[in-house]
Amino acid sequence: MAWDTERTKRLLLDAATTEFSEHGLAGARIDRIAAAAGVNKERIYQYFGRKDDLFAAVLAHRLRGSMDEVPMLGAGPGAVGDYAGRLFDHHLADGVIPRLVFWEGLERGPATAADAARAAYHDEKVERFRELLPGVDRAAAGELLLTIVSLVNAWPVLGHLDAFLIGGGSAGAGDRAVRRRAVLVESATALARDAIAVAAAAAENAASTPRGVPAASVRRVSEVQ
Amino acid sequence: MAWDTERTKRLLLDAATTEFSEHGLAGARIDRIAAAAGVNKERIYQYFGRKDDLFAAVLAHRLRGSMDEVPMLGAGPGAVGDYAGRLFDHHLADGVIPRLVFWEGLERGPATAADAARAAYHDEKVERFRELLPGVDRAAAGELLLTIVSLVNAWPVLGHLDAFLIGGGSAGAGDRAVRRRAVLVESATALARDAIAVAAAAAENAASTPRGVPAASVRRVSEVQ
DNA sequence: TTCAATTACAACCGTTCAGTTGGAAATGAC
DNA sequence: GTCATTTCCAACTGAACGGTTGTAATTGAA
Repeated sequence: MAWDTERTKRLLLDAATTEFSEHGLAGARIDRIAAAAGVNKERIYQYFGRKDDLFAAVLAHRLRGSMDEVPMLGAGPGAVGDYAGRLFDHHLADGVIPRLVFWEGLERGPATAADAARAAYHDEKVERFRELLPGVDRAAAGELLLTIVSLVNAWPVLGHLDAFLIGGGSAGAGDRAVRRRAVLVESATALARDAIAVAAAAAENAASTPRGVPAASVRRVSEVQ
Repeated sequence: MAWDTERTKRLLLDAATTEFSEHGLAGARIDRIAAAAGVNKERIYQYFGRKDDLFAAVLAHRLRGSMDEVPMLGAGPGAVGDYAGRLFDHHLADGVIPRLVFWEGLERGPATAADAARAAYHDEKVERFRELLPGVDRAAAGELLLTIVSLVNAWPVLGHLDAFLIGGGSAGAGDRAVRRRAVLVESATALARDAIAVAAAAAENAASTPRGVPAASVRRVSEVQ
């Protein structure tokens, strides 16, 4: 039979995605990945290089997918909440991204910023946020996006805390997801509105006192409001 | 010289805390822990049992610390924001708890609910939340606490995303922490206020239409507001 | 002083792991 | 068909790992 190297690579990448999602970089077993893919493990080294490289390939592949599949739609601060909700849905359906993101955060050093495509993607999202939120600077928009990303990714990983915090109450997991999605959309929208308000107050403040205004007095606006 | 078994145990627990925080359960090395503590590794098995048990001991010890050191003070929804802020401060100063929490979520199965002391602690916190938030039911209070816990713990772990989202901008890490703390306090307070509003609307709704009200119509209140 | 229990440690053990090798089977260009 | 190249795999390697063991030192109570 003819070789089908693309299929082999795909089988390996899929198996590796599952393995790394479940066990992380240190806990993953090359042999298990090869066995699950039905492929000799030597292929892994030929196609992807070392274990770390395979992990990086899995991460890049999967994140790229989520980047493309969750566009930002609409206008105004409500669009931020809407985006958060759809990101939530996507991660919930996907099942592996949140775990991969946190494995990455925990196991890889802070010097992963070399991924140019990823940086470009995030840049674009932040810029889209800024279009939705008049007057908001890059840092504030980045903070907002980070807050949303943190919440959306943390929840599936911290599912074991549900037993403590929510208890074996009446609501099932599905019902809880609906509830949490609503909370997320709402708070993302609220935070977006607030970011606009803070930016407006800061601009006005800057106009009246041109320079040397301590940052704390600007930030305070968001606390008082 | 006389034995000092308590000191030995403490040295091991401290070294294990650092090791597990950095590398997780699968990535941690027993030999490294023993070496860092300056203690023979056989002592680990004598005092703490297997690797998993040592991890559990580290987790219990450290979480117990954070439980006792961050009390809930004040009254009203502002107290929720205040609590979130102090939890943020504590985790920031501690440095290992967020990582341990996420290692636990990723590496241990969902059946960790056997820890009675921990469940009791969380129960108490949720009840304190309910005292602060009139009318809010257990599930909603639990959700709110989980949101706060998620944000506070996720941020230090996802620090590698800063490079993408915030960029090597003008603000240093310390300045960013101040900013994020303000955002956290503010949003926690806002969510607490909202939880009260939702509960009040639900109660009124229940009074006018005694039974059979679909949960969605109640939830909608928080989205519209 | 005796002695059982505890603490400590170096050396060890069986297993598992990431990564390699040597060679067979298949491919495609000529 | 020839042959260099690529795909594939079973078997291998050397190191590292979690966990144990045999034994010596120390303790405190009898």
